[in-house]
Parts: sequence; structure tokens; C-alpha cells
Amino acid sequence: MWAGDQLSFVASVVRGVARLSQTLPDGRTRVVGLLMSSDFLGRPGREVLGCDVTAISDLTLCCFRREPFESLRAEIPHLTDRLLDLALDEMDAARDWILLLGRKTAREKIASLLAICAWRAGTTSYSAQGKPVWQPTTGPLTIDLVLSREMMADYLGLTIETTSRQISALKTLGVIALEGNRRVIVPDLRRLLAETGDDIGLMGHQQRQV
Amino acid sequence: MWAGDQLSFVASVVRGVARLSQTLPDGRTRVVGLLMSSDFLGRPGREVLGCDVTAISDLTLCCFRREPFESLRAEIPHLTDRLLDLALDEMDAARDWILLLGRKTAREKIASLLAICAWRAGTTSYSAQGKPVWQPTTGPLTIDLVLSREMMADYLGLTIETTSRQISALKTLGVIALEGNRRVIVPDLRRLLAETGDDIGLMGHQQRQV
DNA sequence: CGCTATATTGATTGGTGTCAACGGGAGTGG
DNA sequence: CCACTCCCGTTGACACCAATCAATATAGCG
Repeated sequence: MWAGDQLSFVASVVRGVARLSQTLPDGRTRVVGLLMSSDFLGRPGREVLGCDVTAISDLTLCCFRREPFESLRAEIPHLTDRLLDLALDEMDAARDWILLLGRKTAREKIASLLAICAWRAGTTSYSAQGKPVWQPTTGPLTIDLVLSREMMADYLGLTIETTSRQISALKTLGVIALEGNRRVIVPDLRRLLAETGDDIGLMGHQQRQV
Repeated sequence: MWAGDQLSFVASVVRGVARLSQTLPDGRTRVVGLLMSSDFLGRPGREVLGCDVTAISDLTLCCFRREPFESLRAEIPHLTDRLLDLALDEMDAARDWILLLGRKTAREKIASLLAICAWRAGTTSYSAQGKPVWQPTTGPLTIDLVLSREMMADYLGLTIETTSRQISALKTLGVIALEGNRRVIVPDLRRLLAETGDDIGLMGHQQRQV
């Protein structure tokens, strides 16, 4: 979509999912971030983004041209505060991810990803401050995976085959059920969380002690 | 050192190295960041840090108590701009790291880490803007590793043994030479870069196209 | 109803983790 | 000054998880 180009705009994701990725010269590619609704795209104060952005679903962006945005930022200092806040959140997510990539097994990685998506699915409402609110659910939970197996694999640093195998394994264990290829049903969230390798399960996404 | 505590101050690293880490309940620990000179410690606008900080060398910090700092930030909007800038840099580094952890072999990880340290070692001067300036070197380069093998392993998501083995392998290949345990000599930087798995080698640290 | 992309499953290999033994330097105490 | 110990690093043998190669199945779509 855009590759290291100068971005003439910044944007906020309204709906859909986009992926941030980088590529090694030998062709290996890594997803280094996922942008979902309310996430911010662009580098305030910077010219260039530094990685590729690809839409992986229908995507609605709220765009601002760069120069007006920068001058607006000069006028309203509080805007920068908010951007800093977003950047720090991103940083937390990135650190959780680093933890995941470095020290988790394939099974735990898959479970963690599903748990994060379950959390996203369960986060349907927002508080007055714009912070997502977790809706605790006891019953079964349905996740609409927007990601293909390949993208999950890239996301987790695995191969497609291993990804598929671990999903099958979780299905056999009864931790999840599949409905088509990209819809996952979680009968008991706790069982899924138990597979993630950290007892918090959502790795701080749920109630991070930031 | 400090674990998830409320930090009553923010700080800038003057000299030395500190590590940011998180721990999984079963005891697996992951370094999720390294703080070196000029790096910033603390979360402007936040109460709590969210991960552990440990000094791994003599460490000199330039500390500010939180409340005065926050009010200073309110007075001087430009300060927040600078903090945002730092956060975005951190984000870039985190993304590079994610790439490294997810798609690189043990050999490439070690080489990448050494390359980064070589870059740090070669960065002796700073431009007027405070940006480090890379001093291109053709001759041999000496790196003072502050890190123990264990910390390198945690940093890279490897075990101590694998770390040691890969270092030995690079030594056998003549890519590096050891002088004691924590001093590395790089006769030809290009040969080291060739082992990192990305032709840029320094993973954007050298001349990131941000 | 095929065609293609995506996903699953199987067989095998290889890289990294694990367990275990050994080496060497620094500090300590006799 | 030497013996002892402890910590860190190295090296080896082996096991195991995930990658790779390969075949098949399924879903999506014209």
C-alpha cells in the first residue's frame, strides 16, 4: 500500500484493520503492528513512516493533511499530550509483544493472539474518556478473525503450518471451536487464557497496571 | 530495582546502562528494553511504569520529581513535543526488535546485537541537534559489552548456551575476536553486518529513513 | 462446475532448548 | 602464596519443538 513513502497525511482508524509490516531483504516479512479502530496512523513531526501499511479488511480512515494537522498541533498543545498518550500505549503493546515473541511457545502464541482478539471482541463500548471498557462474559464468545493464517503466522513469528496445527490442536482440546475458517468460538474464556502462558492472559490489555 | 511501583520521578540516563524487563508467572523473564545514555525513563502523564527497571552497570541518572516535571510540561508545550519524539524513536526501536525476535536465527540475532553495540561504540559525538553522528570506521572496532551472556540471551530470546555457542561460532569464523569475556573486537564491520540477515545491518539505527 | 487461493495434515529435518560436565578467573581465607 | 570456592562462560550429548517439503482438502468465486 504505502512503503516508506512520505505520507502526506495522518489518519485515525475508524473501522477495519490494517497491518504494519517490514521486510527483510531475503523476503522474510514481519508484521510489526496491527492498527484497529481508534488507532493512530502516522508520525507527528516526522516525514516518513518507516514501514509498510496494508489494509487487510475494508478500512475506513479519518485523514488529515499533514501541514494543517501540524499547525493545528501547534495551536492546541493538548493534542500533543493525547498523541504522546497514544504512543505510550503503543509502546506497552509492543513490549507485551516482545515478551510474547521471545519467550512463548507456538501454542501460547496462538492462544495469546486469540485472547487478544476475544478481548477486542468483548470491548464493545467505550467509557466517557474514550477508554475501552471490558465486558466480562461468562458464556461462549465468538471471535471474527480478520486475519488469514498467513497473517497470524507473520504476526506471531511462526509458519502457516505451525499456526494451523496449533489451532487444530486447540480445537481438538475443545478450547475453541471453528465456524468456517475465520470465525472462532470460545466456549470458556478461562480455558483459553490458561493456554496463554501468563495467568493474566490478556497480557495487560485487560487491566494493565500502567 | 523498581517493580511496577509508582515512580515518584522521571529521569534521563546520563551514563551507564539499565534494563527494562518483564516476567512471566512461571519465572521466564524477558528484557523488553535497554536504556542507554540520553534515553528517557518514566511515563509522562502516567503513574506507573509497568515493568521492572534494573541497573546493569554503574548508572548515572538525571532525575526530576514527578509533580514539578508535570507542571513544567504544562508551561513549556515544546517539552511534550520532545517527549513524543523520544517515544516515537523508542517505538521504532521496538519494531526493529520485534522483527529481530520473530524472523531471525540465533546467529543473526547475536550478530545484530553486536552490530547495534558497534554502532553505539562508534557513535562518539553528537550533532548540534543532539542527534548522534555515526563515525564511519574502516579499521577494527572494539566493543565493550556491558551485558553478561545471560542478559544477552534474555534480550534476544535465546538461552545462555545458544548465545555462547553462536559467539564462539562467530569467533571461529573470524568475524569477531574476544578479549576477555565482555570485550569484542570486530576486524571488519562489513563481515559482521553480513551475518545480521539484513543488508542495512544496523536495522535502521544507522540511517533510519524515519 | 471447475479454478485458484487458502487451509489442513503428514513425514522428515534441523535448529534451539535442556541437561550435564568442565574450565577459568576473581575473590576469600588459611 | 596457595588452596578453595563461587560465578560465569564454554562445550558436549541428546531431545524436542517448529520449520521445511510435500500432498491433499476445503473454501471462495467466477
